[in-house]
Amino acid sequence: MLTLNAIRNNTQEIIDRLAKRGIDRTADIMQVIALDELKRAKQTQLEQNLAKANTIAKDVGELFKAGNRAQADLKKEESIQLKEESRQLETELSELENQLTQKLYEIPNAPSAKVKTGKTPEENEVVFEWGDNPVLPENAKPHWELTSQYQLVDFELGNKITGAGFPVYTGKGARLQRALINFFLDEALSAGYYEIQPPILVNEASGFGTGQLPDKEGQMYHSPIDNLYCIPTAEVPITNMYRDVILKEDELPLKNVGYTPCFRREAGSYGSHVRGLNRLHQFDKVEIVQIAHPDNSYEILENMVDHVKGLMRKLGLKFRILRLCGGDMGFASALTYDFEAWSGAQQKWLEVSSVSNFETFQANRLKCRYKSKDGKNEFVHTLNGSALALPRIVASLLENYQTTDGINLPECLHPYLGFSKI
RNA sequence: GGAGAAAUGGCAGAGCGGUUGAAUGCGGCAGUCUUGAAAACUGUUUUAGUGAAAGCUAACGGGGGUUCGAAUCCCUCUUUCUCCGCCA
Repeated sequence: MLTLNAIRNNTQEIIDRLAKRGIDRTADIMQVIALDELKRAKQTQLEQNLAKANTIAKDVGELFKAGNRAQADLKKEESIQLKEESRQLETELSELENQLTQKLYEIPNAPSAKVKTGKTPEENEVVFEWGDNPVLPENAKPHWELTSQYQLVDFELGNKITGAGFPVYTGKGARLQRALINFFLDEALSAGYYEIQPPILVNEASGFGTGQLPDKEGQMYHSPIDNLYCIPTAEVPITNMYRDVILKEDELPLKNVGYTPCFRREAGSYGSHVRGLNRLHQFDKVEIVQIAHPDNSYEILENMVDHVKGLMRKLGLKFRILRLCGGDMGFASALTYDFEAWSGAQQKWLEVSSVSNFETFQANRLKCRYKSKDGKNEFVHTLNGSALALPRIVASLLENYQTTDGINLPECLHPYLGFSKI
């Protein structure tokens, strides 16, 4: 959520930035400011009351020691009165606090300076493009035909065992998965990331920490018995490692990478764009996460983008980078770059990575801060990106590298695969 | 899953109803001494909210309760340890 400090001190700026999402949030921001003022007034009132009660309690103690029973009893009466009042004030205060956080939860992050105003994906800006169109044989096949022809992915079987969107990878298909994961992890390691293997079920507090809750409640698989959620991305557990943590300034930036399966209910998705590997309920992803100093988080964002570029180049996949417009960005993001790989047979762009700077939006919920040189605690900036998500990479690899007598996989994967051709 | 014990500041560890936000030790920081360092000695050292500041308020695993007053008593949840059971 946005920090109260930013809203209070830079009100107009926040409103203007939010407007880039294509919705006017002035009323919400004003409401936050009003609630905050009410809350602080109420709090002062309560604290004064408590201070009085504390003094009385001390006096009572003194009087008892001195053996002055009658006076002590008188003071007690007074204290009981105050307590009644305090209780009332406390209720009112927590009511105001709830309203305030509720309101803050509803407001998305303020897009940063580079973000263009806009509402739809068509308004995203293409900022980079690389690679040539793959040369494909006549009657090039979409990946869902290739996966069955070469017995790489069995969608029917997954359907039988679990349901739609839970494919079974078999033979070279399974080995390709494993090769990609290891390739991505090793690339991140040599870029200085620290490897993490986190739990893939998280508690409610973690869901709130990175902003999946309450915003995307229905998009996560949930086990009510234990009140745990299946992670939609490794971002959730890895970023939550820093929940309620105060870091040292010179520790920053922290660079972590983790491979996890990811689970998404994708409620409301349907149609041909979910065909094959295009959209799944369970998929594998290697995620890079950085905890950064606010002063250089945007340089770090560029570094992360460069890292992903490097992966795409090594895989030899034609791709482009979009800078998302305000309306197409995720709730928590201040600036997002999407990577799209060209899928030769489907003749369309597939989103394979999303790299974002959340500024202090997550850090505020997480209460993740660093101690600055002058001893003050400041919120960190959090960033993350897919490096990379597997299914659409697999789809593009299969489609773009198909020939009439097999699929020639890119060289960077050969050591990981133990074969070069499917 | 059953039985028992425990949870206090960066760490270790006292306190077990009344100036205890918390003894003591270690660690950290500053200083004295020293050419410098070590040792020794002296001082200092939690966080959040609010306020211009002084100050005030809150926090001893989380939540609730008893009391004029709770780190201290009660309830509850969580976590850790020991023993038993089960089991990758």
